[in-house]
Amino acid sequence: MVTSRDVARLAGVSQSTVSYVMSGRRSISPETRRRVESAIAELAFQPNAGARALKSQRTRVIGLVVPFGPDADTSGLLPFIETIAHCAREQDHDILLVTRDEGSAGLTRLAARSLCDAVVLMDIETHDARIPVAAGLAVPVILIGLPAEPLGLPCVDLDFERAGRLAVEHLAATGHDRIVLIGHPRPTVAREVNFVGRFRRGATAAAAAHGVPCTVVDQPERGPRGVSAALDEALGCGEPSPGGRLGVVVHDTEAVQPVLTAAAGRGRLPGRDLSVVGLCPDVLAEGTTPPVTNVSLEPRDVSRRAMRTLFRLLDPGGAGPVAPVELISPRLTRRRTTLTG
Amino acid sequence: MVTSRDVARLAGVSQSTVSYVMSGRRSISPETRRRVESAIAELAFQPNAGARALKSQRTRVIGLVVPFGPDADTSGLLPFIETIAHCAREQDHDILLVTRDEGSAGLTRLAARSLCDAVVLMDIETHDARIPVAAGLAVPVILIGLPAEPLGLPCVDLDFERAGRLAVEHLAATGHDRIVLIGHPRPTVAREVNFVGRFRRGATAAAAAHGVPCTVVDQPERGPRGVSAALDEALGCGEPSPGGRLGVVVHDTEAVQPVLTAAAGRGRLPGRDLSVVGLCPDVLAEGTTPPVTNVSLEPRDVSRRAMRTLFRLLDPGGAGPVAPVELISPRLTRRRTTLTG
DNA sequence: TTGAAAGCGCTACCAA
DNA sequence: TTGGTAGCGCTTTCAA
Repeated sequence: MVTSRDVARLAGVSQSTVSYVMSGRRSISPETRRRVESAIAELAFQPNAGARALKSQRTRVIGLVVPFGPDADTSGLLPFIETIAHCAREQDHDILLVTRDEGSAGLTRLAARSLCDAVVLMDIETHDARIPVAAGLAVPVILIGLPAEPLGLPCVDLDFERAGRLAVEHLAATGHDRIVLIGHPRPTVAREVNFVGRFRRGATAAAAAHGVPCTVVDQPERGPRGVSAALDEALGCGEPSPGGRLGVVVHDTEAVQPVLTAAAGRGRLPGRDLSVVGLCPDVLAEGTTPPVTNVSLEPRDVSRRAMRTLFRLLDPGGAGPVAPVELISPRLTRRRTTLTG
Repeated sequence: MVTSRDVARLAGVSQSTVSYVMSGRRSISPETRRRVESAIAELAFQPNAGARALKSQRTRVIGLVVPFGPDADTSGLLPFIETIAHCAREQDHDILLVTRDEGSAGLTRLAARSLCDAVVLMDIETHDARIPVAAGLAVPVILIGLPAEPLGLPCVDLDFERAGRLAVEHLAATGHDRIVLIGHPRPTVAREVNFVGRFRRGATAAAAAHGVPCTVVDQPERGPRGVSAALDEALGCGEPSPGGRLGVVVHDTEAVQPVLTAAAGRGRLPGRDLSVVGLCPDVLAEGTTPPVTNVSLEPRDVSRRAMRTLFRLLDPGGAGPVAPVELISPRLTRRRTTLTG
């Protein structure tokens, strides 16, 4: 292992000078800087992370708690992780992965062992037992999601009410006179991930405002059978008046393609016989058959905002006030599953 | 922050005794042990990771290089990450995430800064520029994938030749007289991820052995258009003799559902008019419409084996010999897209 | 502009 | 069976 002492020896300076060259925390003569820098390059020196953390009380690591585990909504997770990792590296920080199945213990471990400087907590339930623990940690925590009681922790999330509104307003504007909202499988609803309620609230409020009747249907179980059952209920749910138009809003990202396929299989082609709007990432919507009109989830925007806020909390100087809740606006993109009109 | 000194003070023992109680590296009287343990519990003490790493030269962290970045095959990635994280935690280790877009620099950073004790490198290309760098690191590295020259690094991967063979043999055994293999989009093929060649080799060899004509068709581009084009070519590719049976093997996991949908859209229903076998995880195969006969990718088995080998490498005592290449056997599960026969 | 040295919290050696 | 203590590699204060 190459240490800063080796660099110092090679450059003919003291260890502290090497440290100051790297941190830039005091002025160094050009000649000394040159010698030190070339020694660093020659030895390919990089500072030992443990020693640095021990002395500076900064690990340059961000803990990321991801929703792995039984019946977690894992679809569309990767763009979050990817963006978070990317933002961390931009600030020369790394990502330490902690899985949800560790529960609160994972959080206390991160803080008590000084494994990281800050924590990103994903997949927040409405009444999430980890929130009080997170709020008591010695390191800043940011939530991706919106619990009932954030206990002072900053939250970043998609504006799901707005997403529901967008979907319904699109259908209302294109002349639909009946709207069915297909929701999540029972287990997910039971976990009370709070975006479920927010999306519904936005959708039903918009439907009421536009005077369009709107029904909510959940999937009785996970998987294609659950989707089929929900769709049957949706299609049976009062045919629109003869010549009327039915719009289906699919809240569950994983159910979007199955709904399209199942509807087509029943001879009701999306975009010809009824409309479908899905809540899902653009990349998925482009890939469905047919390409589905979608309200995007904006995982990259949400993640970027979360990381921006996190680094602001970490910044010793800045310490500017941080918004308690940041909601990212979704976008609706019309594709092939909206009836013309 | 609670330190081992605080614990020692509270328990009325020396700091070293606290350390020995935690590590179990020397015998402690029951009474002392009791006092120390209750002090640890009372203060909720956990050892500082940086200090421990500095002294012991062991970080208890595994670096995981994941294939995030442009045109990475990111489908089916989560089970790998999840299993690797799980195995790491079983040994009280953590996972530090590094993305592929850092290239070799990410690897040297991990080692030079002593950020981790070992590295798992995923998504290996046939001629991967990171291999020589990885082979030169001071920490053990394990590859998930099989490069042309592993340079002594242990490799774990699915047995893709066997996977190709399984798919073709299933179709041969069910009386198909024409086989088309739909491959990956051009960009992926160009990157020479080596399982592409291995799968094809296995498939074509098995076809030759069974005397069934077999054609390989690539997707000209990424996305549904690429799939459509490939399928058209596949269907046009010489109709089997009248009354004959066509079997399509889909190598690209992301193309499995699109192929099913596109075939049905052309009036050729998988399982009725032709057979489709996909290379994809079971969970995906169960969810397609119709459920597709699949050769599994066994991400959990592959990951578990990789981690088992890695910890063997890390174990100071064990140091047993490690197999240079471990290939995991895929399984074929017949579902609804195989013609009866 | 630079150097010497203390000390972060832990492990493990040497003594007792 | 236990305690004292050196030192891991770094940052930063105090001196020069």
